[in-house]
Amino acid sequence: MPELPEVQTVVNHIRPKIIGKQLMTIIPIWEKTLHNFNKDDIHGIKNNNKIIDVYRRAKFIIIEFTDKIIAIHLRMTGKLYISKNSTYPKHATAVLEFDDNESLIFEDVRKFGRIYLYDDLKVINSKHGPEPLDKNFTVELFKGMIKSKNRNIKALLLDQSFLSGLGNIYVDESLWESGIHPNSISSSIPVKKISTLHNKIQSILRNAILKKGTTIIDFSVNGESGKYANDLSIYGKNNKACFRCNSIIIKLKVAGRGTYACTKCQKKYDKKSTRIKC
DNA sequence: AGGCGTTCCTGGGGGC
DNA sequence: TGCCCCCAGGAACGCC
Repeated sequence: MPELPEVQTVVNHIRPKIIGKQLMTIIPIWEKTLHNFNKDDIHGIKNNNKIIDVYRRAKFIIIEFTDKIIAIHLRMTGKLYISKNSTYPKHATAVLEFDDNESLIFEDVRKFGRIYLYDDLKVINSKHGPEPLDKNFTVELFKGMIKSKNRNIKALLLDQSFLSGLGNIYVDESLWESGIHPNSISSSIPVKKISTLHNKIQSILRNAILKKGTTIIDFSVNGESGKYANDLSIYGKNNKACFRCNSIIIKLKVAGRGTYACTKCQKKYDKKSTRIKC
């Protein structure tokens, strides 16, 4: 499931290949893929159809034109890659065709992935929290964010309106590295632990980007595999020994997700703070 | 406010 | 071998 490092890897891969190209058409093979527009609406791009930049915001791949952006979300099983073939693979859900007979293929087995057309980033920014690797995402900011909520920490870290980019794998890894049980309540986590969590989220994401992401089930870039799978400490390791304390890792369900944890060395901070009513 | 269930989808795994 | 059932999960949405 593509999270921040996987999306960044896709961006790094396609960016140099499509900057400067002109978008001619979008072919919606699976109609619902174009979420807030239809293929005729890209006439709005027509006069300024040259791609000027490609970058990531949250888990979106942003393709920027002079006065429009196309935002692509891979969701669970989406893949995005350049192709020179005129035939499309079995699970292609949409195709962006360029002026030079090359295409950007959006392939998505489970069809959850979506493409959006916006004037700018405003809509996406309004629904998303800070970027965890941004210099403005400071320890002090994070402490305030965590302490201001009385929520299950895993649910909170998965919430894109709270913090952008994390998904099931990197949340479990970050909590394990920090020694925090996924069923902890955010407001009761000690500030020192929040500081550790901030540090671990950043180091895990940076390392995962260097390794080109994690290969689990569906993610790959043109057959090239991510190497972070070799660095996973907790995700998918149920019934195995914890690398840190050697006790057995369990699988549980938290926030509706399959969750891996070591109950011995991940401490549960679960006292809800009493709120003062005014 | 926050938690929970439901929906969208299909391939793959378990059971027999 | 084959068939049926169920499950995985990011995000949006409605309900309590």
